[in-house]
Amino acid sequence: MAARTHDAERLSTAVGELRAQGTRITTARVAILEVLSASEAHLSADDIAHAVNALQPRVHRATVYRTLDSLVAAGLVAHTHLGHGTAVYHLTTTPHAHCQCQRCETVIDVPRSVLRSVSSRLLDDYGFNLDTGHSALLGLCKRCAETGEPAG
Amino acid sequence: MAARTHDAERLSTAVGELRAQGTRITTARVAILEVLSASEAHLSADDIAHAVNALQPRVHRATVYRTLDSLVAAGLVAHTHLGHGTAVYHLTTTPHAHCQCQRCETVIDVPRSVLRSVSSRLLDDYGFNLDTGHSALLGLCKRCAETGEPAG
DNA sequence: CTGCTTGCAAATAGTTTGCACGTTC
DNA sequence: GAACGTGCAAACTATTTGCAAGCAG
Repeated sequence: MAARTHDAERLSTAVGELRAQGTRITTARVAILEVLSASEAHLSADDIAHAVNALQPRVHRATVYRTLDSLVAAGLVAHTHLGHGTAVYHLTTTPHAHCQCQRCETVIDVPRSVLRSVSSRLLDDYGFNLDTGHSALLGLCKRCAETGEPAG
Repeated sequence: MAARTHDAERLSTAVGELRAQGTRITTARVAILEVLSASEAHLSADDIAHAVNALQPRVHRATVYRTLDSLVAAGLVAHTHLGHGTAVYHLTTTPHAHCQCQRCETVIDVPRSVLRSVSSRLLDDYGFNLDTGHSALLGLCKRCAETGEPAG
């Protein structure tokens, strides 16, 4: 299965990167990277903890939090703050920005180029270096905007 | 003092708006609006609770949370999600977008027009209605970008 | 064998809720 | 006086930390 192969590649690339950085290769880390490699979705720490427990029941939630932090520090994982405040995580292999609907909470990925104009404007006018896609842009998705009342 | 006068105006406008909506005018609500009127800063629920307690010691934190929610629902107050996840509140009298430095956590206000191009692009390409300024744009402020290492 | 990592449990921070009472209209 | 809003305490969620044991290198 092509998707499987791709996931496996992402996984081994990530593990190789860990090794290159001199970080120890542990059960917990591999399981977390496995989960992240297998998903294109945006997973919260808790989602990841659950998925990891399906693979490795002994891995504790606290470890998931600590490991995600270190993977972010290592540059392998990116975290994005959604509206609700909880962060979601994904591998850094495909950088992108996020829009989240305030009503249905769906997240859509958009290319970072969408933010290029704001980015340069903020830099020119305020000296502010935008970290594209570190926080989600909030609003209403197409369906919710058409269907309904303003978001809460 | 001019600033005082302006604050008082903002306060009475807000209270009048509450009255117009048929909401009861209570000690807690007035105190919260007073705090918000007197500050141009971005206050977290906890900041507000502290400031309110200086005016009205009997007002409970839980009431602050509930009241802020209802003021947001009433359209008098806007809340913005900063990077850390905590929301900050301000009166809706001066709508604007926010940029936050990930290193020093400073928030700078920018006019919503800065986001106009992204906004229309998102609408055209994805049907997404951007709620400008509901979430802060994260990055590095001028000083931190010049001074230092990449943000953590 | 050495010390980085982990599992666990308990602490912490931030926010929400149930309920009886007080206050506003 | 009736309903809305509040104070309080306790529940809850998400995350962090101290420490002893475990495992990778």
